[in-house]
Amino acid sequence: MHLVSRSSIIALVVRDSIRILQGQGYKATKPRKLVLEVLEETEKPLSPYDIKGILRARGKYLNHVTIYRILDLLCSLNLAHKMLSSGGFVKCSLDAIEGCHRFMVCQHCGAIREFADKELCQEENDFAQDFGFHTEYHLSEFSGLCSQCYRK
Amino acid sequence: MHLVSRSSIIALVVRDSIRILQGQGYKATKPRKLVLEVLEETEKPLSPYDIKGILRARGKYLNHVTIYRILDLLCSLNLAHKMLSSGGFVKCSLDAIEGCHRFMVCQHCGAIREFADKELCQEENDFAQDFGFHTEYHLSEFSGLCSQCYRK
DNA sequence: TAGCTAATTGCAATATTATTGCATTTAGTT
DNA sequence: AACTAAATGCAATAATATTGCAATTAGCTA
Ligand SMILES: [Mn+2]
Ligand SMILES: [Mn+2]
Ligand SMILES: [Zn+2]
Ligand SMILES: [Zn+2]
Repeated sequence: MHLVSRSSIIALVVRDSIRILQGQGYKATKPRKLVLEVLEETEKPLSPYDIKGILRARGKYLNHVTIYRILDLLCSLNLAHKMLSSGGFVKCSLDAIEGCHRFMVCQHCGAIREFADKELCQEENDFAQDFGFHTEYHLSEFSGLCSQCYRK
Repeated sequence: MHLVSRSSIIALVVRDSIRILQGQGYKATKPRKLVLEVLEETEKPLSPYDIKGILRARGKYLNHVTIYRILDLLCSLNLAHKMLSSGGFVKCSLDAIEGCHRFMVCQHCGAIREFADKELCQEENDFAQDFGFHTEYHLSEFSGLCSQCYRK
């Protein structure tokens, strides 16, 4: 049986990403490799400044602007994605169902529609339960096109 | 048939919220009423600075700190809630399934676990479809307790 | 109704996060 | 090795968020 070290796995996945970047005509730069490495080896979501801090602790210095731009690029190529959302505050009506917070956000006109569905909530709760996770509440955002914008 | 103006409806809902505030020992202050009014009458999610701007346009001036504090209070009483999330960036593996971006975030230890489920995605897509909404992708976050923290 | 007081707000200072234009550097090519 | 478009770093600025404290106010009491 072959044993593969964690670091070599990371190297492999980073290499895949790099290959995709190059395939699209982007350069395989040092900063891009560094960011990819950190993303690959870290378990949880990282902010640009998280990444900056992790690298700094290793004596590698990247400008935060660079990190923002790299992350934007990775997201645009679906190699990474952002967590929701604008971080804005949202109103909710008083009679809101527990766990109901779903938003459909139109990419074109920006319209936001909120809805609730108990069954969907229950399924999601059950699903999380299978992982041993006890859901207190959940929020979700659907990004796409509203009926009006879709027709155009 | 009775016709009720939109403004009187807003007044009613705001009054409900105010009543709940007072029931918990919080004062019914002018700033709180103003923020509630804006939240009630506006269709889409608003950031603290959105609210500040709307009020300013009406000649009402609230300090942004006040708005933050009011929104925090409303959220703590479940009269409002925030959209996700830290706004941070998230890594995603290359083989990620379209529309798979789900995170379970432990309120206690902060652990974040990402998972994917095609069926759940499909159901959500279908659900949105019923509203005429065409989903491009969706992200969601489950907030609760991981198995370890739940046991304690 | 006026005065009292705890709660709330406003202010000022600071911190954090994000964006832009431009000079400098670098990866990939010749 | 030289060239050049692409990418990065830098500096300035903007936007968002938090904290401690002084001033104000809502609700209570006399
Ligand atoms: Mn809701
Ligand atoms: Mn994902
Ligand atoms: Zn639309
Ligand atoms: Zn936990």
